[in-house]
Amino acid sequence: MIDVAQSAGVSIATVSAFVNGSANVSAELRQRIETAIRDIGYKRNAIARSLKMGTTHTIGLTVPHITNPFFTEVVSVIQQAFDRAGYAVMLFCTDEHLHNQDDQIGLLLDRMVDGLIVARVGDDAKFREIIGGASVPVVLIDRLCRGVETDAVVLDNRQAVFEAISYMIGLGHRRIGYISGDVDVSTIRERGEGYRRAMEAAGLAVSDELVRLGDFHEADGYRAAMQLLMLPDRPTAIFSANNPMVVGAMKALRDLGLTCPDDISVACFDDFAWADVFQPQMTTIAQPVQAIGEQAARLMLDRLGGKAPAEPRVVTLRGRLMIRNSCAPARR
Amino acid sequence: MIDVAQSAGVSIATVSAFVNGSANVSAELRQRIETAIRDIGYKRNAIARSLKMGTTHTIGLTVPHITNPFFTEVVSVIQQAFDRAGYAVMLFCTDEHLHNQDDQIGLLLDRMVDGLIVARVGDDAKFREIIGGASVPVVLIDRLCRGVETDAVVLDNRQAVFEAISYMIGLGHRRIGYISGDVDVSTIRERGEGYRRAMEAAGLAVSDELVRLGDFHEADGYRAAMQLLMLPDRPTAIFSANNPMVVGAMKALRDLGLTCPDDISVACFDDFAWADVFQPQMTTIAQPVQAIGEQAARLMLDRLGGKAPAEPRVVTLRGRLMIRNSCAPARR
DNA sequence: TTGTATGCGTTATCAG
DNA sequence: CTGATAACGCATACAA
Repeated sequence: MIDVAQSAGVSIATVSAFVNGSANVSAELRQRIETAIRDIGYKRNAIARSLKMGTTHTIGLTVPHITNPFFTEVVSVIQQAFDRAGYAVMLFCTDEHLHNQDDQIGLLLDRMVDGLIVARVGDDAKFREIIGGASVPVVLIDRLCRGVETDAVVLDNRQAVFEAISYMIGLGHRRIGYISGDVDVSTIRERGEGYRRAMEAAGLAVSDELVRLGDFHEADGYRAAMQLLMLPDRPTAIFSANNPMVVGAMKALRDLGLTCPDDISVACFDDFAWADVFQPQMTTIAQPVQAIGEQAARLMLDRLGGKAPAEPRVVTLRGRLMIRNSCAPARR
Repeated sequence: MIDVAQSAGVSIATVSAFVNGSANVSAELRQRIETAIRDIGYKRNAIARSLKMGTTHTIGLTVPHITNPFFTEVVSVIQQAFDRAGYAVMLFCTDEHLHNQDDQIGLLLDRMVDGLIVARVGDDAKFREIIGGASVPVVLIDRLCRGVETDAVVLDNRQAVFEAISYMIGLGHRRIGYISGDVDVSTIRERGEGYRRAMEAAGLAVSDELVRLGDFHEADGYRAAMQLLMLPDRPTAIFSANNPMVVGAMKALRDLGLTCPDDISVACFDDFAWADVFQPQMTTIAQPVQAIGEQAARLMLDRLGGKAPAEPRVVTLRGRLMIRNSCAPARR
């Protein structure tokens, strides 16, 4: 920039004014500067600008797994929204590990991101501390954190699962296996409650053997489904609390020579692109990924723009039960 | 940091030395500084550091669509690799738009990323100019660019498609529809060649009506498959050049009341997690996503570490035909 | 309307 | 082993 100034025979302040379009620069100088910029091949240095301005126009985003289609789509929407708003997004995947998350958020904060959007992991004091100490706006997506008061966009998980399980019960199923994720996660707790309430509302017993804890991954779903399917009194239906685990569960069915929905009915949380193309067409709870991403971006942008109330805003969205053909009436 | 120095009663240079672990700081001062840091709640400012050092420990990554499972997985691998190496990655999705790509790469360069990994779009001079003018290492993934000499990791697309089409021909298919992406993209051109060569090698005519151009999206695959399926002399098999388009194609089959593989055999480029769980189990060409991501990261890290030859290195990987049950012998 | 000087938080060079 | 000081590239208050 200093070179440009010299080349154009003006001061660097004038160049700066021109580049930012702020001050009124005479048409003649404007021309001189323009050509000088082209000659030199000048590009503004956003880092220096950030240091001076205290804003990086970058937001940090951490999710547990980008390969989980739910997060893939949310990330995609968020990325696009911020792209439109002139922000870059730094993406980290915590892989469900606490220490990863802490490190990554630390890196993000060091880099002076203007805001943080996180789908968090675990439930520890350190996270509260980090987020509490952050001087930038934070919006939580998908998963809440006890004791942390920030903007958030979440789903009514309890209601969604209640509806899905009730649907299965309506089909005549009485023993419904449930594959859960790590109960340290708020969404998982709520989904578990939805399951329990639906069972209880129908006067059905929820025995411990029907509920299997997984850790979000496909392999966990496989293992959990295997255990469920080996039970002496095998469940007639299985519900999986997320998408990767249902893939594992379907593999377990396949390996056991069982078919869905003839032998076992299956449903899961989170919709995916192929759900209504391949057989069985999976009955799922579709989260409004577009809305989730857009709301998260809006909350953040509002706060960045200073037009947000002081108190945290949490928007709660509703899931939608997509009934397809992976659940059949129970045979008695 | 200046506060820390005051609080600890030392100069800021000493604090800096301590933080970077570079110089030898006496044990006593070390203690004083450590507590001061904790008291103040000091965090090093990576932006200021970057400005001074000329390195951001950040790399820029642009892909056409994050929701395309191929890119999802590559992004995931790349992200993890750089995370391990202490780098952050800034992600952009070009959505197959040239101007997006140019803008985004510009933003990335402004932000002084240490390197650029791009799965590019289109084939225009401006891209060459931007990349040529970039003073940071660039590694191209998936798609090459004519006239640009940089590190790259690509697939032998021609060979992979040749193999897949030959497999279909071996099943007795003679009229094989081909759903292509935009031919401005190197991978797409190569895949098209693979198709043509396989057909020719078998003495089969490749008529124009059998080849449909799409634009990578599901809707394009739907439209293309519809056209193919409406042909007076309908093809007995269809190959799709990418994954989103095959989903569209399968929807077209479904809407026409056709089943796969009984009525039409289908195969596509790019494997996906559900391929061997749902019916039909899709026959695909699996790209070694893990290797692609790791090699890209390695090429970049090598160059960043200064331990790379001056001349560009392009590593070519091979796809693997995953034969499942979406292709049946042709009925005559 | 345009130029000069200062500081953003670091690191690095050089004296002490 | 430690302290003062000059950049890094930019924006801005203030002076001209």
